[in-house]
Amino acid sequence: MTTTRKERAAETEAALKEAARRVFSRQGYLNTKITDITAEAGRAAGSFYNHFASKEELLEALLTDLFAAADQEVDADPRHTADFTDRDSVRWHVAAFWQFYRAHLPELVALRQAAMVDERFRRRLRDLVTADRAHLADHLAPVRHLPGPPHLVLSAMSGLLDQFAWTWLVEGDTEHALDDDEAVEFLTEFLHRALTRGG
Amino acid sequence: MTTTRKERAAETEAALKEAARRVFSRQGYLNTKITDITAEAGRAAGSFYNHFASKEELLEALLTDLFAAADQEVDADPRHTADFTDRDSVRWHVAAFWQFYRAHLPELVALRQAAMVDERFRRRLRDLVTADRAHLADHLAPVRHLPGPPHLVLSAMSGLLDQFAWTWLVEGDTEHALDDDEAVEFLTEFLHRALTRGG
DNA sequence: TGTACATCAGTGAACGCGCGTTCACTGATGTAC
DNA sequence: TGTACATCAGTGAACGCGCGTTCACTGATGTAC
Repeated sequence: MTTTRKERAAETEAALKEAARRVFSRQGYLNTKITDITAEAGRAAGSFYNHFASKEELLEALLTDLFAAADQEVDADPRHTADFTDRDSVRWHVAAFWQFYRAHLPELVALRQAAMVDERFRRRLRDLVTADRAHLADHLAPVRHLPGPPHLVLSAMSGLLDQFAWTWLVEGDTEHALDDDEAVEFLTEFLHRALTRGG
Repeated sequence: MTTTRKERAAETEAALKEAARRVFSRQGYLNTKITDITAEAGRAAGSFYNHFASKEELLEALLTDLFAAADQEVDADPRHTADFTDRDSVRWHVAAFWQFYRAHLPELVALRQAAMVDERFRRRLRDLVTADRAHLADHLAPVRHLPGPPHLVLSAMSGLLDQFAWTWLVEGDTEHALDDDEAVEFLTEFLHRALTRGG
């Protein structure tokens, strides 16, 4: 079992990324020291700088993967309608959001925290939210009698989804955990009512 | 114009608190150094420790005022009904929330940021949210056909209000500012629909 | 009311801790011949 | 295929910066007589 240098380096870089994800979801991004990550990955502190210039750069690398995944999921659009008067359409989007959030908890935790402190990640987060809203905007067009101006409706929708997911997926203790189906069903009903005035 | 020692000390302490509020709302809590606060207050760095043991203790002091104000506002309840089938009742609560958020932006910014990093403030924030929900819970009881289990409805309501206010009052740039009345009216319509299935 | 000493709020330079970052060193892989 | 040297990923102790915190000092208020 021989390994080339490149392979070895790639393994270490991957190990650092995976370790960072675990540590971020355990203690958050801001509370994580470089040495927490290297220790979790089982490497020496100095090794970190062979792969990343700083904790920020490591997060950037994780976010690149995240944004790629986000784009894919949107394209993976199977057969749902782009019309939120249709309750199933709302449900499909809520479910997609929920799964995405769950799958990428460490990055989303890190991004939210980093955005509190760093202008650069504030922009990154805003871009992510903006992209999400742009996608939803189409689905709103067919809806008559929205509860208010579209930009406010979009803001409320994404705000609700984001904060609700944060509350239950990040802060939520394991004992009072919330079932995925229950969460999706509830959010769907809540949003569908708000959008369509109880159709 | 002579001042006693106590007066002088009280003045400095008040100046530090006011300075902290200004600095927190300008650059956030986590990005604020002790010397940023003392500089803003026009005092020497060492002076800080005559009044507070740390930045955390200063925030605690601000939060004590905040919690007192929160209790007062609830008691100040004028003549609104405790029934969210009544649209005016929803509106009254939304308006109260919005005004509270606006009046205490620096503390709420600081608390949210501190909660990301410090278990103690995580509890503080949870207590504040819990108290708010407990108050709202009564108003939900008369409502037939809620969109889901009460604890989820409460979570969604406070999550939506919190995140929406954060987006527009904290992140919001001054150019795309949102009028208070428009915000309150929109949130009222959105929530009233979600709660009562378009009555 | 006046004098001598004590106490205290405030000052800002200096100290020191925590943690990010560097760097001389090791051992293994790659290259030249 | 074998030998000698070069290069590179990884190591961990040491360095140094930033910032929280301390402390000797100042000038003014309080107290004792």
